[in-house]
Amino acid sequence: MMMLSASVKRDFFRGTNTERLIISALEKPEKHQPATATQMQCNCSCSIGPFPSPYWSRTVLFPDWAYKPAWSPGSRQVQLWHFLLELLGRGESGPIGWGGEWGEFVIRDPERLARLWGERKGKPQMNYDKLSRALRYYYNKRILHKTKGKRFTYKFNFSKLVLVNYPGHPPGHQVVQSAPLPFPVFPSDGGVTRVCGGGGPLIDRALQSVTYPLLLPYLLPKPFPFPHSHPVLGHFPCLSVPSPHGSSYPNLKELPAGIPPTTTAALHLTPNAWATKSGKEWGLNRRGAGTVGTGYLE
DNA sequence: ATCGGAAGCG
DNA sequence: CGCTTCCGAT
Repeated sequence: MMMLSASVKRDFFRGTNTERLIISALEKPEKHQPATATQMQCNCSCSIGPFPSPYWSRTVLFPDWAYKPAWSPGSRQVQLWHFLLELLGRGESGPIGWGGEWGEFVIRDPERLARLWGERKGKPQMNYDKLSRALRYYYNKRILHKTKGKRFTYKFNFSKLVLVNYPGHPPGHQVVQSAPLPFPVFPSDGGVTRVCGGGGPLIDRALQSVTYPLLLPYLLPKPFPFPHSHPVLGHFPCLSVPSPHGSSYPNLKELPAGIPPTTTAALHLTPNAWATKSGKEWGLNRRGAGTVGTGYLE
């Protein structure tokens, strides 16, 4: 399936409503194609073993529900945060790259980023001023946060990533902090596979205290030896994400020693340690538990 | 540079 | 709804 078009791949993975995954547009590979296979490879070891295919490593998958529903106008259009993750997943050579902190990214070339975004959306007049306005709208949604003082630097709130309303989730079941998330929580106790499905605080601890490259398995193609018993874990593949120091570790087992100790302080980080505004300020009343839209917890 | 209101679009 | 466009304020 080397030469399959994006749409063919999409069809390939079309399963049930719940299992369907969609490829986030990579139909326009950049010229400066980058990053060695080693760098790009997803070697997520979360119970499913390494992810050997370069194909996967270069492809960002998003679950179907992360896109606009089919019935909406401009159906299934890429959202800005998809696009950002896509670029970030393509190595450090693009207009944006991961920053110093977990989830933080820096826009190295704002106008170029805007140009690419404009191309993707068919908005030739796009510029950084407009794009940044879109980013600012993410603040209230708690998808992004500005890293104050650092120019062109924003931060993803990964602790809120994906899940609410995941198809199969009991409708009306508001998942706030206690819900299991599809990320591996490692390494700490039990080794790398002890994961996928810890508690909220545990997740937050993992996500916010981590200072080494981490693989987010929130996008997985289906055919994996995951026990299907879990409503969520069976559906999420791996996406390589923040590599703060531009380096990548080929295997989780080779993670450097001196992983940040899990301190009590870290453990008790608020679910939104970075979120300093109150719920009201964040506009929390705007949505009910049932909406999805972004794929982020709200 | 960054923010956020306001209006508009699909 | 998720931006896009425009813009005055900081």
